[in-house]
Amino acid sequence: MLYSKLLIPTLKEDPSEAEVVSHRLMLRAGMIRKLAAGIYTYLPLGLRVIKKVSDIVRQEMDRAGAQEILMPAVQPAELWVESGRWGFYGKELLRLKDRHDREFCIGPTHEEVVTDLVRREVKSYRQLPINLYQIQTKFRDEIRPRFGLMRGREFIMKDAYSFHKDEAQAEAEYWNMYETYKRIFTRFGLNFRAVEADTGNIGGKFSHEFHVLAETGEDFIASCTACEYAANIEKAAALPPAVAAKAEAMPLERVTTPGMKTVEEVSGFMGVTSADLVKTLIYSVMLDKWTAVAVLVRGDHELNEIKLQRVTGATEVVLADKATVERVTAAPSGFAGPVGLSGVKVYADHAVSAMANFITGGNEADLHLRNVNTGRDFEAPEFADIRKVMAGDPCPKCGSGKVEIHKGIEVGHVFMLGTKYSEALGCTFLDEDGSEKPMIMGCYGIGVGRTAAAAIEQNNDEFGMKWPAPIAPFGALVLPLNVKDAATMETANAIYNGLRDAGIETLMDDRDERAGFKFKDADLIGIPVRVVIGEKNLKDGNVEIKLRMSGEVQKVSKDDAVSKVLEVAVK
RNA sequence: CGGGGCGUGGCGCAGCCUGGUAGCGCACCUGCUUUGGGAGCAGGGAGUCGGAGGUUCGAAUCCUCUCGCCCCGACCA
Repeated sequence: MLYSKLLIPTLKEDPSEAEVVSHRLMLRAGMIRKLAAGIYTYLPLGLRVIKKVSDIVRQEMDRAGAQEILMPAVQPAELWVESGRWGFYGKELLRLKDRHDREFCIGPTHEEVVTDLVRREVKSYRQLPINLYQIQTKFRDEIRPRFGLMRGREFIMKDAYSFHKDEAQAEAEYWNMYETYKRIFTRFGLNFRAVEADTGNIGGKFSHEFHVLAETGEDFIASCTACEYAANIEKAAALPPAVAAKAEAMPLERVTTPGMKTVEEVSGFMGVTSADLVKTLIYSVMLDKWTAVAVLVRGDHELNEIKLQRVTGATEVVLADKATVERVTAAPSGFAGPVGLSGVKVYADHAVSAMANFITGGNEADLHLRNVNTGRDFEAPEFADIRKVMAGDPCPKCGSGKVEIHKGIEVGHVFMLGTKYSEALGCTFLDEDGSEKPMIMGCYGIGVGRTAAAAIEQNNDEFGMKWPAPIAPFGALVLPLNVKDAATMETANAIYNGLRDAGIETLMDDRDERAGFKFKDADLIGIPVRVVIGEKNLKDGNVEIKLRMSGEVQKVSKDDAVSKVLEVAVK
């Protein structure tokens, strides 16, 4: 295609609204434009990337045996009432009424619709299994949309839903999708990890997330240096410490610590490390009603709220407010400790069980206690794994490797739904023995727009984007420096046509602009292969080929240019 | 939703405190020069100063309300 005919409104300056690099570069490269908060138009270059991503997803889903459908964006409230989510989903669900005052929502996900479809059309085990997917625009009224396509309100997503007659089949399909996702992300040309994830509110046996590794990622991923283990930090288990002989208990001491509330202040004051302290956190957890609990964690460790939630069986956990802390500990916040605490259940991380003669708050203003010992000074709490893993911890799976922490962007998620929706919506089938059973469901999502954004987060430099070839908007860019020079254009056209004939999607920068101007745009847009045709090189019959990703430049004969590009480019 | 900030030609901003001619850079149009890393000169077009109300002889500027957007915290592909 000709650059001069395409709408590619690049910006020299950074738009003030963009914070993260992918958002900034997509705006600057003229790939997207914002219509409203979290709602974007895809311009030609942006759409091309979206299509590349979707095409790969589509090919691999089809290959894996899934079938593509397209469901409505607007969904009737009745289905959501039936599944129980109309009242549950909250403000994130964009609701609207039609002219007859009937309630609808704009679909943030399609479990209800697909389950409704399948319950109507599939009645026999003979019709199972089935896996239906779509690539579609969804809407979630995010609390705070940000980062462009990374967290929009309207976004393009591939969502798939599988239906099975039994657990074994469903599980097999889960792993089929897992492998399919690995193929998909590999084909994208992105550095990614499949990680074990918390199943969250949805429940179920397994859940894996697929993360594109990038420094700007919002999620933390724990992985092992030795084995295959990788998990979202929300989920990653921390092994209990090896039981070592404990030091002899020393006499309890009261230490005045005026105004010292943080672990750093107290450990610094006492001349010890933060690992010699035990933090006492007061949490409010939602059981039948909001209840205060105390949580003990080694001073250098961090509490994992998801684990706490699981251990306490609460539906919600939140750090207690000042008033609650003062009521529970009878002291200003910052001086909580397990000694003398009463009326609240106490949980402690496994690491605390291995400690002796540690330091805690004294439940009194400006007081800490030294040489505290579990069992002697306070009743043994319930020990559990409630801390976040840290880099350097032993791997919870193999035990021999060490945990390392990476940042990732969640671009895909697979999980077993079980019978939650099939039971709620009566999606049943008749089994071989004539009995009626709910189908076992799985669901599998990939954020298409987010994948494009994540690709940029992972591959960029100060000049612009560096697209991995499989999802680049074009395979190659032909850049004649002087479009008024007949010889230049003759060569440029020959190469352009040659590449097109060879099946490479090629962009020709035919604009009558200065060289520097065109180079800047080329770097910004980040097309993987650039062929520059300039008068100087052309005198020797040469053109220049430059790879955006590596920066590698080579001079080749103009007659070899097409075949050379074919060597380095991926169609 | 809580906290912070911003709305001024297409983009990035100044002007506001201390009311009085709407300004700068980029982009755009015309001409000449220039032509391997976002050119130079000259000329030109383009702004309900987010919106509504108020104070005032006079409001981008002060006051009230309102809408939109961005950033920081609790949710998620």
